[in-house]
Amino acid sequence: MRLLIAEDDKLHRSFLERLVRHTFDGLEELTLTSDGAGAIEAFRSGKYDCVLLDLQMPKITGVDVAKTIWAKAPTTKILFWSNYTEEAYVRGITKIVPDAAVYGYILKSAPDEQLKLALQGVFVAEQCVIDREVRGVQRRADNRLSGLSELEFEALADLCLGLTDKAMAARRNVSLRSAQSRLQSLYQKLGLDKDDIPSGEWGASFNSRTRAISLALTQGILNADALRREEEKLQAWMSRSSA
Amino acid sequence: MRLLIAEDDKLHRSFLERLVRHTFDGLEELTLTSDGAGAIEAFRSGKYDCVLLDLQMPKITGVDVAKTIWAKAPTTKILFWSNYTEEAYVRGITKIVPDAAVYGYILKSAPDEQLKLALQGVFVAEQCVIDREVRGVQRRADNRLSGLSELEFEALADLCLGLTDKAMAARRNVSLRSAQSRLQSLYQKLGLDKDDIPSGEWGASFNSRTRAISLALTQGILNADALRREEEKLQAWMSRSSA
DNA sequence: AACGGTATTGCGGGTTCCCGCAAGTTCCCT
DNA sequence: AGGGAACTTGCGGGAACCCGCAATACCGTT
Repeated sequence: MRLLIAEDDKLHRSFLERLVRHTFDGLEELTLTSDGAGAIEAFRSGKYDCVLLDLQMPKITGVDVAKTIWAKAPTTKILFWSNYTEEAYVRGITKIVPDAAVYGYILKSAPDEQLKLALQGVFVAEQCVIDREVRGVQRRADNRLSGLSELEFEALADLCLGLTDKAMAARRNVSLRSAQSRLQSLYQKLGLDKDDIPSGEWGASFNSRTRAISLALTQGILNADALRREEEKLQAWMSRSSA
Repeated sequence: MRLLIAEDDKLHRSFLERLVRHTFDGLEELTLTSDGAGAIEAFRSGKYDCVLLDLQMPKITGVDVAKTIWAKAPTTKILFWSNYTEEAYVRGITKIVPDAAVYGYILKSAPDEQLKLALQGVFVAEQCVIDREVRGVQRRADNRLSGLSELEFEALADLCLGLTDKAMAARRNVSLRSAQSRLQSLYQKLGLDKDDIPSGEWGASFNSRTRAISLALTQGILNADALRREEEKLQAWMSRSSA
């Protein structure tokens, strides 16, 4: 087994190193990196068949790293190790995992024993090991009823970036009315009609547009990181389209 | 010295314990807790004169804990230990620190040596020790030019919660026009006029209202945590005002 | 081939928002 | 007292947004 680890927190990193060395005897290779760029760089050598990734890293996240790795070597076994079950990440992962790939998702809050099991499950037994809580989020994201469709998610992204209806229409190549339609169904999915707060006079006290962002954030559908990434995509599109 | 530590990450917690025990010999008392509620609970005993706090904790943050502690014992020495220099936190702290209090703010990314110095500086020498990066954010927040006034911050909060102009006016007890004025000056401070993106045809492609949220988030003026807290305040206000 | 589900698009009207102009207030500083 | 900065408030218009109604199109199923 040839293992690559990417984790920005130094305490967590050394913890992982100790645990991994203790769990696996026949470790042919073990490299530790502290950011996404370093991980991708290290992976270039082609030495590794197993990767352990922290999701939240500055600049390049674990999801980005996984994407690059799987693009080059789709059978690489990857275990994600993260703080929370942020839907923004989970959604990102299920979208990029190749059919053949083995992967796992475990929370940092899990006891050491579970982490150990996940390590062996994914890297040795080649099983997919998904933490129960994460599994729940995943199911919700797939479910058409409470989850957002791809189109609605795009609309949410554009909305959170602060685009106008017109700009959304231009970006997505649809009519103005369509962009607005997508927003409407987004609002509905987020529960913006029969909104909480049934208390009398404050019925119309929410602005759908901004309230949608608020809800998306508190529900973890989007987070500041994801936003920054979307911002970059937007910038790229804008320079491309004006050229 | 009687020290109380609150830190939710178990690795960081045990690291702190080791470091603290190694730094201070004459430690009369040392307690570790893993969340804000536990810290407040433990502090009730009145045994502690020094506290080491992680800022980001679920439910009750380090800022909340500090507030409660200082309300009861304003001379308690507190050292904040946190991941980032989130303006939302820094702003919160400078607002609640009593005149007489000694406190410090150090980043988790700092080398052990600096943390050790901060521990001794704050708890023994009774100096205020503020990390250089944090200091920068602090200054920016105090600076009228780039920082937000209290009123503008309120407007931002309301905006991010998804309130309409009318609702903001009602909540803050001002006229509709005033609420809008506050928004305008907020937009200006956030740089929503001479916005980035000078690229030709996309001049009016941003919706001020939502773009403001986007900027606030990416600039770290607000984060998901802070938002959740504001949401609670809002709920409280709504039930109070309808009663 | 008929059919429900999903998405796109136009139209039109009511609402909300953005903001320039201008007058008034409060408070602090010299 | 006077000057000034920050804040409030009204008015009014132009732009943006929300959304119901309705026609059309595409797709996989039966």
